Amino acid sequence: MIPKVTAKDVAKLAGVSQSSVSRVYFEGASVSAKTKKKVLEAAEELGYRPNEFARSLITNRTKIIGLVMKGVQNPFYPQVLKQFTSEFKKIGYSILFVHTNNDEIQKDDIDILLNYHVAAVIITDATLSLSAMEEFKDNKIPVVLFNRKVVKSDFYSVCCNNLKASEAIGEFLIAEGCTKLAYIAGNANTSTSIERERGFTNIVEKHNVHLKKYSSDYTYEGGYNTAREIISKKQLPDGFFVANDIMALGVLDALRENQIAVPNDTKVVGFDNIEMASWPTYNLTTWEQPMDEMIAETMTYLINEIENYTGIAKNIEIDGKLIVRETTKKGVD
Amino acid sequence: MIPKVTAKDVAKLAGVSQSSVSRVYFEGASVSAKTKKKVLEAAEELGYRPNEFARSLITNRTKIIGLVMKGVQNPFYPQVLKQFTSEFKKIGYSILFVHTNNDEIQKDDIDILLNYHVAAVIITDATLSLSAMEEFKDNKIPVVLFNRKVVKSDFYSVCCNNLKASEAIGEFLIAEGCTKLAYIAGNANTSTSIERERGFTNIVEKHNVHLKKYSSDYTYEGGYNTAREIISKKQLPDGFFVANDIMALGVLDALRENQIAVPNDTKVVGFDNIEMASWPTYNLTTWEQPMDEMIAETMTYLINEIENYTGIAKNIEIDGKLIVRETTKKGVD
DNA sequence: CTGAAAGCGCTTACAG
DNA sequence: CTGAAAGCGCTTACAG
Repeated sequence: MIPKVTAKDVAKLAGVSQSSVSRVYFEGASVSAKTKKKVLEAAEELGYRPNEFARSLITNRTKIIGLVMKGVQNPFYPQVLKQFTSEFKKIGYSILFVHTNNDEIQKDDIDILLNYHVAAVIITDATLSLSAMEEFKDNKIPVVLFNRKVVKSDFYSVCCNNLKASEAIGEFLIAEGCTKLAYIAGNANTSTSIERERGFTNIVEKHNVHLKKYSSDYTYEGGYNTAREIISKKQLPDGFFVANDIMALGVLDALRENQIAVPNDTKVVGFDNIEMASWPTYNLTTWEQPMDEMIAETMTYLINEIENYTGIAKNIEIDGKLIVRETTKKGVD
Repeated sequence: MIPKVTAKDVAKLAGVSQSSVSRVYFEGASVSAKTKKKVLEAAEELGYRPNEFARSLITNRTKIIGLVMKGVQNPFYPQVLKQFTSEFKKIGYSILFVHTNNDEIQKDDIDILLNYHVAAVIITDATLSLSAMEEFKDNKIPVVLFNRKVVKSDFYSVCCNNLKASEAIGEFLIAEGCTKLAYIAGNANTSTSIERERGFTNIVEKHNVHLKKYSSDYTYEGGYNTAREIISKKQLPDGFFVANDIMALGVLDALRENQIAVPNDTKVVGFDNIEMASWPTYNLTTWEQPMDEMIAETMTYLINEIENYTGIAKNIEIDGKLIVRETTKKGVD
């Protein structure tokens, strides 16, 4: 085993003090070009690598972002994970991945984040309790809810503007000629499902169009089973707004199984614009979440908070756009 | 902000030495029940939480597992991530997630893992160079290639027995009556694709059945485009073995677009048994990777190595099983 | 079993 | 700009 090399070893070889070695690796410290050169050469020769733990012990800060995620079946979330990891890597941060089974993150997950003194926390597809939020506040750890928001104003959240989006979807389906609509909800306690339902309902009621709502759970099976039930009960609408894409795919499959033609017999709109929505089998009309902007917004906020903690809470909502595909194009009879 | 509480504070309140406090939180240290009780009470009152960094600085070991992953589009991998995270959490380990864009992990990724002194590394959907492996060896960090193997014998890998599996798939398709087969490969440089091709070829040649091979890339689009090309060139076989499920879904969609009936006109077998393979639209016959066993095997090895480093290299291969669905059932003409 | 003390590898005032 | 020194919050021989 190669003996572990420390700043002291480098200092000896470079003929400088250990403090100078430290300064070379500490951003913003003042070192002469000459010293820097000597140190870097010695470090290279010895294979020196500053110890992150000694560093964190003193500065009491890390370059670790805690990312908490529930859903991995919905391809939207792995994509979010990938993007955050790549973007944060560019600025020297790494991702501590935490998986939770609950809608609200639990004590053991919070302990992990606190034990590692993460610089910031991103929670996606889940929320957290007010008391958990307090714990992070006490430790001055900034937190962002990504794609979820909480009514309490103590949380900073970044979402797509779900209300506006679902209103636009309502207008669109009605303009396409739908007169009997259905909304299939995601998990009832999620802000996304609630707001999508509200926006859609607003518009549909305004136009006095018939609407029936069904509850489901944001999974493929949920969408599939709900649609089958609708079909078997002879409640088929002429237009569906399904609260996310993965459920919408289940709906499309159920319709296909029952020889119900889309978009001629009924139309379907999803939400997220996951990659599969564009697959030729599905060709799903959907709302594109502005993921890049949502991620950029999250990062800007977190980086500011890491440098200068304020703990301000705000709900950021970013518009997305409708992607029209084959599940809504007017049929040519 | 709550002032940071250290072992010293707890010691003072409990009326013991700081060493005793430390011993309470250090597994295997000897403390009397009485001291332990006093310490835990004081800790509870103050909200004490041992500092992981100070700890790691001394022990030079962490409870962090580095997990490196390339593909997130293929749902197989997010599933792997989720399972590892849940299982490691049970034994007190956390996951540092590293995303790589390359088939072979690069220096910057390795630096992250080394800087954080991860206890072990799992690399999935990617490999690493021999020199990178040496770096981990020098630091006595155990590494497992998950679902990939490398011909050099210096790497410990855990895979499904791809050779055996693809032989079984060959036998199966021939038994189903196929006489003109096609193999659609994944990325050419991956061990999985190479071995699946070899096993399948072995059997097909043994039976003197016609076989044509196509190269592709383990993506949905890859499968879709390859199948379209096959169709347009009038090379349609009566049986496909597609190197993974996500490509097989693309193949099925291309066939459907061209009104080619499955399984009557041609049969399709995939590999992985991802969730979508069981969706009613696809109903794909496939090989189930024994994910739970693969994960258990990986963890057993790593935990042993963390406790007692040997650096032994071995290729572990675990059988899976064929899942027969609608894309191969004999057609009733 | 327990305490006093050394030390892990760094950062950071403090002088110069 | 640079060095000597203190100290971050722990673990771990060493005595007792």
